[in-house]
Amino acid sequence: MFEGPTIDVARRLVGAMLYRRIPRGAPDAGTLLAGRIVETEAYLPLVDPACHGYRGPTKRTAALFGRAGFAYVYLIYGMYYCLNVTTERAGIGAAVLIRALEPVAGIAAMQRRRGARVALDALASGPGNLCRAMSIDLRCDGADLRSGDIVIARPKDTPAVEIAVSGRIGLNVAQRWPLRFFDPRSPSVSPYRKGRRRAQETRAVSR
DNA sequence: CAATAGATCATCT
DNA sequence: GATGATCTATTGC
Repeated sequence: MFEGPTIDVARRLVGAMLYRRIPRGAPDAGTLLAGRIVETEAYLPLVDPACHGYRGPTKRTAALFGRAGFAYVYLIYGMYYCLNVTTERAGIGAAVLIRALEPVAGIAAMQRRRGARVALDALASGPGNLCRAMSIDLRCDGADLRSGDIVIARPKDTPAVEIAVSGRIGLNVAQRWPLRFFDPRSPSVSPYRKGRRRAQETRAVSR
C-alpha cells in the first residue's frame, strides 16, 4: 500500500479508503468516520523543491523522514491542517498529500465539524476541509496509518477508477509538475480557483 | 463568474 | 519577523 515510488503510492491512494476513529475527549468520541480518497498530490524525494523535506529534516518534518505509511500532519496558514502519508524508506523525506475525500460514513459527525449547511460533496473537499471534517490535527502527526485511529486501506473489492493528472495546487515552485492525481468523476474533487487555473491541464489516464 | 482580503500560528531564518 | 501544500466571505462584473 505504501511501498514503492511516491508517485505510485499517490496513484494507488486514489480510490482507497480513509478510516478515522474519533478519540476520547473529542465530540462524537468513538464515532467511525470513513471516506473514499479521490484526490492526492505527490511530493517527491530529493528533487522536489515544493516538498517540505527538500531542505533536510527539521523538528516539524521529523515524521516525513520516517518510514513509509505514517501520518505527516502540519499546520498551514495558521488555521488549517494538512494530512500526508509518508513514503519511501526512513531517512528520505517524501509524502503524498491527501486532498479530498468522498464522505462514506459518519457524515453527521463530519457536518458537526464543518457546519450543517455545507454540502455533502464539499465536506472533505480540499486538504484543510478534509482534516477539519475528519478531526485531524497535529496530535495525529506521526501516527501509524496501518492500524490505529487513522487507517488507510484498499479493501479487496475496491473498483478500479479512472485517474486524471494535473499540476499541483497552491504552490509557488514546481506547480506544473504533473503530480496531482484525482478521480475526474468525483464531485468531491477540490475546485480550482483563480491562480490555480493554469494547473488544470489535465489528461485522463485509465488503469 | 473572477478577484481580493482576512483569519491566524508553528516553524524557520 | 516572514512565511505558507488554505478556505471563506465579500465585492464587483
